[in-house]
Amino acid sequence: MNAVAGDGVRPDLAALVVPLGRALMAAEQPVLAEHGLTMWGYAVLSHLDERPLRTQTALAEAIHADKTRIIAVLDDLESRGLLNRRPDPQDRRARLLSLTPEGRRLRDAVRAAVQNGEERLLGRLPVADREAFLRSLITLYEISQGRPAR
Amino acid sequence: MNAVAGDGVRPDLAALVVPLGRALMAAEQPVLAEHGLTMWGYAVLSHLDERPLRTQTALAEAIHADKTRIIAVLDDLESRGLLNRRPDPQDRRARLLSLTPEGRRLRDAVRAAVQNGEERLLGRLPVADREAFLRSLITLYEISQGRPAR
DNA sequence: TATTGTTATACTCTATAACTATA
DNA sequence: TATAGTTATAGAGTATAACAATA
Repeated sequence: MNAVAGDGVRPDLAALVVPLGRALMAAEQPVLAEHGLTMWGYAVLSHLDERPLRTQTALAEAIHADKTRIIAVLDDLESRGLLNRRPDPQDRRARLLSLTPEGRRLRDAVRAAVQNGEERLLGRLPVADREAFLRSLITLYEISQGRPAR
Repeated sequence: MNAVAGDGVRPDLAALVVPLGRALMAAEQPVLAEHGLTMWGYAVLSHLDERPLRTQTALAEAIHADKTRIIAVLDDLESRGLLNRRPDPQDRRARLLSLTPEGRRLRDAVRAAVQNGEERLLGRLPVADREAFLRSLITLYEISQGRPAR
């Protein structure tokens, strides 16, 4: 038996959450690759929601990336017509970021495929636990990101 | 509001789990540093349970590390008298790994401190959700590591 | 002078390949 | 010849520092 099975000592949360996260990311990879997206590219598309963002720095912070890291990602997505990056007329240092219709379509398709895979995993939880798990996960996520739980 | 708050689209599991894992690890750091442990050092101590392991390669696999990655870690822990690493008399290529009493003490102390912090976080969940969350997390972890759920 | 975006550089972490010793 | 452990090297990913444009 391994330490997780339960010999009185519960495993560290981090020792459960981190490997689970790695596995989820690994499961995403083939789906992303099919659509020619890297993880960072998908993160950008996912975060660039309906309304545009005003600076690249803000976007970088939102997805926990360095501002220099996402530049090549934005270059790629822009060149593929998935997002627009135009100088803000109000402040021409900043770049207004927004998804193109194709970008939105791709994001939705990939998200659906990713979540479809995740649903299969979640489906193995007892229905009773499942909702509580998702709710708790969201709560802990919010707290961990410094946002107060409701 | 952000995408997590709930505008009909649930966030990807990975987008919740991975950042949560990062935050949990970050929260562990100060505790580990206090005891002069790196994350890998703690992973080794945590996994080296009561009974010894027969090879370093097995240990490396168990903690999802490359066999070459843990060598410096083992060197350090051994030099500090926290673990024993002696050639297996049966097959002198292999190294039998076991914790010393001090190693076990340190592991227990650090684990207690780490889990104490985690309990504070878990304490912010409704009691009703909390057990379901832990149970689900362990189940999903096991599945993600290729072990069949019960 | 401060800020946005960018480029070039350096650094950290990790895996690969090559070596020693045992079998 | 195959395997366990080790060392040295190369590679990927990341952040830091320096720069150009704009305010």
